[in-house]
Amino acid sequence: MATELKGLTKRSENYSQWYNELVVKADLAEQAPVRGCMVIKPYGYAIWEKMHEVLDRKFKETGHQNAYFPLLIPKSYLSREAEHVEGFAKECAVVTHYRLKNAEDGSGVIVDPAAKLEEELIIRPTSETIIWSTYKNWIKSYRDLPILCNQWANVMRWEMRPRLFLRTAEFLWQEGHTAHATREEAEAEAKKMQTVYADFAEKWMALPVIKGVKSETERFAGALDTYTIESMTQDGKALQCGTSHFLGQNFAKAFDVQFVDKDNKLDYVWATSWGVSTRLMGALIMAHSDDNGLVLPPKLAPIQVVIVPIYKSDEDLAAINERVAGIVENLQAKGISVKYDNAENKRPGFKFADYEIKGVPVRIVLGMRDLQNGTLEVMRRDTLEKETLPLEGIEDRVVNLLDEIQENIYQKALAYRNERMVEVDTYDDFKTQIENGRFVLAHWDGTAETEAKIKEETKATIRCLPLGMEEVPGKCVYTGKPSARRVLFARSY
RNA sequence: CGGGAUGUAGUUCAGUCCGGUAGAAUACCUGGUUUGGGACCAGGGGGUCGCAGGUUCGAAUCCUGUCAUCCCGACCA
Repeated sequence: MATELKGLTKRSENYSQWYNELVVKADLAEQAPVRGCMVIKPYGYAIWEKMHEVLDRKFKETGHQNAYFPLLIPKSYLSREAEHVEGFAKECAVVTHYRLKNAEDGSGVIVDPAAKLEEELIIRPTSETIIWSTYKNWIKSYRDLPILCNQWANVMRWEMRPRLFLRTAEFLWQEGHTAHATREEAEAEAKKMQTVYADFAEKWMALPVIKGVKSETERFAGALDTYTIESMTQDGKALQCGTSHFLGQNFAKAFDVQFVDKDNKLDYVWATSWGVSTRLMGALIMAHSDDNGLVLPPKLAPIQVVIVPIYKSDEDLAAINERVAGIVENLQAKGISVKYDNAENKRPGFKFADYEIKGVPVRIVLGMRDLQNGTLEVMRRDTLEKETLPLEGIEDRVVNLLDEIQENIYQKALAYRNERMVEVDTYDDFKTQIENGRFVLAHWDGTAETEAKIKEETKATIRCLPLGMEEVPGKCVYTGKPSARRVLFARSY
């Protein structure tokens, strides 16, 4: 079925609805017939695939290998690490039976009560437990370390309020799980992966992120430290785009993973885990899109250049086809992904709107006028500017233009975020700024109580203690007690 | 699980207050004319009005129950 295009609701009405509409109209995904799940459509999946490919390369460059662990986890595994079970138990899907049968009254299929599992199985909400019970068998000596594994998988969390890409019940992600002989090495690994994620976000997604450390209340269940990258959406909310956890020896102790070190002493191994998910798609959509639809960074766009012919007769089309064939070939030779859309059942205006809503970075239009003049019309999606250029040397111009667009949307998103990030010293000011959708840098006395009160009163949470920021002492914006440094507050998705 | 709203054609929705043969736009199909920013004309197909009861001569409309979805919270990659 052809895409239905009626233009997007203007963002001012309701950002959430606007976002949903955009995801559906840009043909990225749709709601699945299962609560909280989504169908990722081919166009959306192509973007994820590209992200997958780039990240996977980065992981391998940093010495990691891929592996795969089971979807189902025995219930007892989850209860071994106390904080972990606390963090995940309330949102797990549970497998209780292994067989169906036909109902005796012919009303359809029912769960066979005779096929009840002795121990229920949990559909993984994350794989720390199953992986650590496996690592126990792999690790005996310091010579077995480090173990640097990643897995690409789906996980399931029975979220109360799902949103396309941002929080679905089932989502795709990668989770790295590493085991190390020393604390220092594990901490370095966790920090390194945070940097890998930040680099990917900024260079590939054109998404500015703030690197930081989570406060105790916000960190991953079972971790000693959680390193995060946080981005800003256009409605001023924070989105946690990736996390890297230093797990200390918690999981090693829970799963009894010990090794013999160089001095022949037994010790528990040190661990990290880190992941990014299809939520990155949500971050991408929310960071760059406008009321004409999606704006994709050229480096991740499944179609980087679309060419639309304009013609009246079959002869005209044949002539244009011939001219375009050469252009397509030359662009492809430069590694650019090109689509020539000469479908006859859609008019040019329809195609223009369609590729705009899908965020294709560059559009080339070629008609009889251009054929005669040796020109073509080039439009860039980020600014919607059109220019007529000579055919000669167009390939180099397009290559440069793609780079310009990549850089421009990054700078635009960066400026947008920086304008909306403010330092605040009074609680009144704090409340006003949070209400206006700002990222607020404020002093905090370091207590969970203050954090909880601020959250209750303003819905703002501590997104992170930003890294690489000068740590100037001050007074807590809420209690006036001494504070070592400013931390980042915002409302979040 | 709390607060609000909505279930009618593939989709978006009107009709519900005030009961009387099921509507529009769009999408889809056929034919023709079009094609430099979401084409036009003519014709056509498509809905047991979420589900189950009840009231009534008669229910999309009123009543009761139920299920589902969406938005706002709590939860979260």
